Amino acid sequence: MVRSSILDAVHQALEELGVDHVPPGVTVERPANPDHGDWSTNAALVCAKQAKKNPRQLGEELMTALEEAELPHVEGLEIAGPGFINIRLAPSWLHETLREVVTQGTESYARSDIGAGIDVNLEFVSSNPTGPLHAGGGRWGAFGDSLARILHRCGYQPHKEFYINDRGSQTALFGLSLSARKGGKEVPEGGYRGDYVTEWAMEMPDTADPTTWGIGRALQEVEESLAAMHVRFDTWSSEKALVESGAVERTLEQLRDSGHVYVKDNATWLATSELGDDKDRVLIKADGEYTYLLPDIAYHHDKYNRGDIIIDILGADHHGYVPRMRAALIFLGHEPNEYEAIIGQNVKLMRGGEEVKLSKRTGDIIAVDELISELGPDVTRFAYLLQSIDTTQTIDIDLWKAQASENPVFYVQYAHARIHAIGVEAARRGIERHRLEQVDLSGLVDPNELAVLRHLLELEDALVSAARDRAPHRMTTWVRELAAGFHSFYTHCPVLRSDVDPQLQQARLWLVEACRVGLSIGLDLLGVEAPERM
RNA sequence: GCCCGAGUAGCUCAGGGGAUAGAGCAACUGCCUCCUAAGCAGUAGGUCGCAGGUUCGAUUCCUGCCUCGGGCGCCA
Repeated sequence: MVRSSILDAVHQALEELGVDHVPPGVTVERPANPDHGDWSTNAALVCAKQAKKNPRQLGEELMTALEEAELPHVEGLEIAGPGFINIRLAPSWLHETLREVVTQGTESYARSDIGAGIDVNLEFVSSNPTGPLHAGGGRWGAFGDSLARILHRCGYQPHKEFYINDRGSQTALFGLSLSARKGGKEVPEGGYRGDYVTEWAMEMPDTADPTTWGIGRALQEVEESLAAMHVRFDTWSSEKALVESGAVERTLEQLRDSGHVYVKDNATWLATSELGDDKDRVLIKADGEYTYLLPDIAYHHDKYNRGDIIIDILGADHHGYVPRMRAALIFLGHEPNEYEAIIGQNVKLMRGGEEVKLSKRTGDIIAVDELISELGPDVTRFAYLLQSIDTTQTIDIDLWKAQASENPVFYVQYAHARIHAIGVEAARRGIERHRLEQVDLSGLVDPNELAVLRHLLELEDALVSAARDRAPHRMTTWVRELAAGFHSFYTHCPVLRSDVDPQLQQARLWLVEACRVGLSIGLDLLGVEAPERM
């Protein structure tokens, strides 16, 4: 609000100075360095050429014009560096922020409508139902679920889906591995040899069909693991059901009608190389079986009925899959821009100073469950969301366990617990928070107090950037910074101490409440608990 | 060879067309007679992989190269 009013004033001033078409590069931003004021504009730099003046000179004139505009809260203007205009505001503008935060509260503060009316279909994890979810898959769970929360707060309607590959050669091999173990035999060549296969084989009833039973067993495991991390799906879509419904055959017909399907070497191919893929892809193998691709195309085809934007979150090992899917969707007449693939880099786990290899086939698995039971769900989830999805992540289990008392999750949660403790102590001392309208906030001028308010003001920007860039870790960063601000405030600005002026005490109580709102929103978007005591 | 991603402090990583590049961990110094020290304050630590280009301005964008990770199946 403040920003847009400043930007408007800048535009107006520029026009008065003869800049007819203000370039879009003119921005009003929060400078990284607090010495550079509360807001800063690059207008003089960007428009210097068009105005045929040097940036400093244009800056001077712009500054004069802005001074005459007498914007609310503006306390001082200065020109600095190559020609930035730095704008310093009176604390009163931040006091308005505080009122806004606590009035709107956890439900309403920092919501955006950039996604209003847009349905987003989000598919993630979709691990093969042939074993427990390994620690790598947990990353997509945490990421996808948090992204859904972020999108939701921005007005989008996210729909979370898990695609179950419950047919095909891998599941068959898994079934054979289960029966082999049940009979005390070695698993077949290329089969699944993890310890869990033997354990599950012992649970399996004699009458059960090993493949069907195994898939159900694995899915149950995966669902529980994800739920432990507060990750839940709206829809579990079965590949098998899709085939049985005839949807796959119908999709194949449509592809044929599109004229990009041909038969070669007894297999049925899709000419994806026409649209940038490295080579054409097989839809139906020479033995008559579908490849993974064909039902998956049918699945994506179907998903267009359920979303305006279709997002897949894939591991880096599947990135080559994207061009062929995109080609197929174009052949089916879909708008390719509505299909988006987010490629996540791998997770490496370290234990005892060595990397732990992750592979279901060899049996070297660190399941998400194991991570959760060792680190706890909050630490696990926060660790996953600490870094950009583009970064190959290394989680050192020993480190996160050993440093449990000093890790960033607790740092943030501790801030929330301290806030609650203030409330409890206030009640014990009989101190009540007065109604907001009756409280004078003008005493909030300490740099620590103002820093916290500035950060709260930036929540919406952080949220929108997290949504636009599909980058939940921006929220992790934001919430850590807010916690840092709160901890500084906490040590430097006592709230309940007897020597604090009652007016100031009231104002600080509301500031604390504003922090609580900010932390609750941030942690909720990450899917991490906000504990009341630690 | 081709296609993705990454190269920023000793380590793990944020950041990103702007003004003196940040955080946590590790190291070193201080701070608990009133709200939880799982905290705070400070010191030290950097040719933002290399070379060109675009720009008033590049660590950020573009190109090339180097290094590392991943992929290049009638597996999924």
